[in-house]
Amino acid sequence: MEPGLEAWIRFLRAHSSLTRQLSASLERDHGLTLNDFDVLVQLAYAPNRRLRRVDLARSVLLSASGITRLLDGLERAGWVAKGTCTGDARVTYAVLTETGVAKHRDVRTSHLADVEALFGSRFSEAERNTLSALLLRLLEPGDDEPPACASEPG
Amino acid sequence: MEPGLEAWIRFLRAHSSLTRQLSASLERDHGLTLNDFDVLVQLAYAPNRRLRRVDLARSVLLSASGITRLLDGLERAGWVAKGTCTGDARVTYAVLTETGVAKHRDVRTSHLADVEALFGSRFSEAERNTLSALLLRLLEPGDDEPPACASEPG
DNA sequence: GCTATATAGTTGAGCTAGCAACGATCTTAC
DNA sequence: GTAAGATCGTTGCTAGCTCAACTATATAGC
Repeated sequence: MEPGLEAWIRFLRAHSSLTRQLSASLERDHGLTLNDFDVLVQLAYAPNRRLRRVDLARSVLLSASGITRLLDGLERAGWVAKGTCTGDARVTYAVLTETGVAKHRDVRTSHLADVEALFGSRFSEAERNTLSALLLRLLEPGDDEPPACASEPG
Repeated sequence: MEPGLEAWIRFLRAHSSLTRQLSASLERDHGLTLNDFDVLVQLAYAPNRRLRRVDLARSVLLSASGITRLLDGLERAGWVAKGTCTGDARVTYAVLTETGVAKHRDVRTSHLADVEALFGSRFSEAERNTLSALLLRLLEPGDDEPPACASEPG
């Protein structure tokens, strides 16, 4: 096979294989997409459990329209609500509701177990750290500015 | 953030970021999807440049219907043709045409350069080998049987 | 030979996501 | 204050993919 592509192709295969399995069980057991859960996690750990939609998009690497439609679903389910930003009428926050917090807590355990089974358990502690560090390199140049208007009180 | 998820989330982010960029330039410059190109590569290196559709699906980790529709496109473009299997009328081969070989050769160079820029250049030789070995672990249990009826002459 | 089961492949319906175009708001320059 | 440009968000359109259902062929048991 193409010499320079070996590692890259394994990367693609690994991603495809793992996300297929993980999103199937996430869908089956909890009715969530991987990205849905990812968004719940981001919000759960954000200050005041709220993020501007544009920051959320950047942090989970979805397009603006992708975030709009993903949040549509989470809002319909009652896990996320819209919040306004005093001082900048353009921005809309995505705010994790109480129900959303509960949902996150509920899904967290089983999803962590799935990730551990399919991903974490394949590596030793040291290997996982190595892998994590190598993966970080792939993200380096794309990271930028902190969110504005993100720390106002709820 | 969730302790056990750190490496996994980086994995997801890295995949999302890289595939977005790579597929955009592949699309723009050559009118191909990442999976399209992946299939061209698989066929280019297969014996007689042909594979059963089901084996192709397994090797690029697409569903059966996904392969059908992907190959529809490649067939319309003239890069792939259908071939029959003497001895098993159920199977249809995907065969790389001469045009398809040329297309693969044409795209190969620029795509390799893109992958090198976004992926390979981030690592030393040793690191890339480490990464490749670690990624292989993630694929281990899913590999199985060799294709039947795969070595008949063209 | 005949039925039951497995395998190869296609098709229809539905979902997720991206791009491009748009409206709304904020910022800067004059 | 007002015009030009940037930023935030939504919507229309389209592409790619999966699942479920289906046809057709192959294999095994009797």
